[in-house]
Amino acid sequence: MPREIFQRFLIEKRLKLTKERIEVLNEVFSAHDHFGPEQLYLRLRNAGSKASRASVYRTLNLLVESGLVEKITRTDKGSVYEHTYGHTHHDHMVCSICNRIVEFYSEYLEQLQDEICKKHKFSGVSHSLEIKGYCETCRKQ
Amino acid sequence: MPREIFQRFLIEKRLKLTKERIEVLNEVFSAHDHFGPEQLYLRLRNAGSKASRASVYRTLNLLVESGLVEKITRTDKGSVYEHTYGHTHHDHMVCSICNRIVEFYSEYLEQLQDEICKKHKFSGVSHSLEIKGYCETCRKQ
DNA sequence: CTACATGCAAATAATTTGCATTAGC
DNA sequence: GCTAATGCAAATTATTTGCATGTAG
Repeated sequence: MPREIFQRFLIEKRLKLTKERIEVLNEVFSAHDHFGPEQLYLRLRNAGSKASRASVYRTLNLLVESGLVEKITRTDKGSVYEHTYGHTHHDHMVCSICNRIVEFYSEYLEQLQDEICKKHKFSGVSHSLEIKGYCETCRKQ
Repeated sequence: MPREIFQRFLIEKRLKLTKERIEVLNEVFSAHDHFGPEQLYLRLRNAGSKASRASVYRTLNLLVESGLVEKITRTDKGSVYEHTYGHTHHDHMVCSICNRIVEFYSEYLEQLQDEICKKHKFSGVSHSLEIKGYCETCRKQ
């Protein structure tokens, strides 16, 4: 459970489980899509939360630190996050026009990491592949 | 020659080949490393150019548009660029302990991009794969 | 009670832009 | 000469931070 993981993380760091942090956590895990800080803030407001932008940003940083959330990419319109709990590894394609993100997974890519690492005597832990280009909709324009 | 490619690009767009643009172009192609706008601006000043930050940014955008330069990534300290002319593509492995960067190239990875893009109806332009882990030296400790 | 957290507004920092002046073509 | 480019400073945008007040543990 994300809630428990976050709580343990906070206790470990001697931080407090406040109303705002709970609200942000819940909102982040209430959907499975990519989001930006402003978008998250608006969704919170819509849900009745009074958490400020500052708290949204601060909590987001804590969530990243705790490993529950990942900062996927930075666009010209700000950072994009996604929660990682209960999500298997995947990589991303980002449309350079509309910033749409398409997820994909390739078993072969996992093997490729091993091969490349062996060749360069590197001990690979994780990877992230980002393909930039144009999504179907934008290409047609 | 980058100079000629850029010149053709400018003519095509009915833009002018100014002193500042030439200076920026030369500075960008005088070295083969990654750079940020501010860094480039300082190097220009050091070389005697009086080009302003505004012109550096404006020219950098033109260079990207012309395909001579690529915006590699955005960090919390700003964008990172590298020139692409006469430089083959490569990816990076980063050691999480000593931050050493190992460059590598994989032909299969290029094919993989095509396959994945075809499958998801995405028009891939470029990719960047970053493998995080430990280099040989650090692993032994 | 005692930190730490919050909201707010001001501060940062990277990048863009409006405008008067300068300079390619 | 017409049109676009420059430098400057002000504007913009995303994010962070200082501070007085509120609140979790």
